[in-house]
Amino acid sequence: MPKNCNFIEKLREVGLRPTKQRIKMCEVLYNREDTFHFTINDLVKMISEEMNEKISLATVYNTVHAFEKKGYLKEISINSDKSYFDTNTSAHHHFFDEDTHQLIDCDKSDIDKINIRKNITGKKINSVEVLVRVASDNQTQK
Amino acid sequence: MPKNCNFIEKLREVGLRPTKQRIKMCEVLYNREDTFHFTINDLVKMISEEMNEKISLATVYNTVHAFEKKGYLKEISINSDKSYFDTNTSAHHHFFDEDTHQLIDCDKSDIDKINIRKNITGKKINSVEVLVRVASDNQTQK
DNA sequence: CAATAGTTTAGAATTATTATAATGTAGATT
DNA sequence: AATCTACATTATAATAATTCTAAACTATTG
Repeated sequence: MPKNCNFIEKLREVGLRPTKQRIKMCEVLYNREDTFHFTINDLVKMISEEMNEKISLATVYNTVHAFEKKGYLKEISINSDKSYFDTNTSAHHHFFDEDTHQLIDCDKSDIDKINIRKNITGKKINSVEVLVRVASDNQTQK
Repeated sequence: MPKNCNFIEKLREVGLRPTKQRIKMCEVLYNREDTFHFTINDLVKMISEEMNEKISLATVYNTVHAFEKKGYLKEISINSDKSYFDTNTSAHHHFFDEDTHQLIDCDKSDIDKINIRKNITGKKINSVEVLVRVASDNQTQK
């Protein structure tokens, strides 16, 4: 979803009812300059603040998953205790800062196209993602 | 840990007490031809069978983490509901079969070395891992 | 073989996520 | 605009993975 668009229309277009909660969620997610990486908990807090009232955890889970299914959000693979999501739904790679647990997008120009020479019979490739784990320079190598 | 080695000695070498549970875990993990990918639950079942008695979940968690810290095991990044571990601790990439939830190793020759042109100030790169998600050919693209 | 430091264990606690069932609401129909 | 209906939201319960705890146990040291 492009920023500053009419979220009510956008939601309707893909068959999601524009409820108060979903519109607020859109505002939090897409009214911003940059790509946004978040966990469900981050989002609950931010939407609650934005609305000046509580939003239910279940609603955020449901809506995030609805958005994901519609291609508004992308889940990012971190072997962590929790799930991360990304408003940048295009194929791209990430840095993960192991000190702060922050995700950083990788521009296309940062990593060459990855060529996979192995083939798995009867299977097709759904995605190819690179995760670069970084940490403070003065820490011991993992 | 190479296969068929003396696990008691190996454990001692890195400062882990060779208990009955740890030795059995070594046997399950390393007395095999190929790399082994597993979840904690897989391992609990296999060790219990091997020992012909129950092993506590907590012990498996503790010991897996101890082995990971000592470099005997490597955790693999899947944004899943559970953690996967790998007896192949060298830097390498994976296929993840989204139908069967199986991990498959990627040989060095299957993917070219990945060159990262981005630099994050004050941070060093700990690891670069590629995850290739595959699924049945006749399924809709994710 | 006793001391002790590390280990295992069952079960409780915690955390992320999903399910449930009652209530609320958007949009269509009158 | 009142009503209907399907979908949404909510609080709460359920589930699942993982970690914590404190007591019992055991490998090593002296």
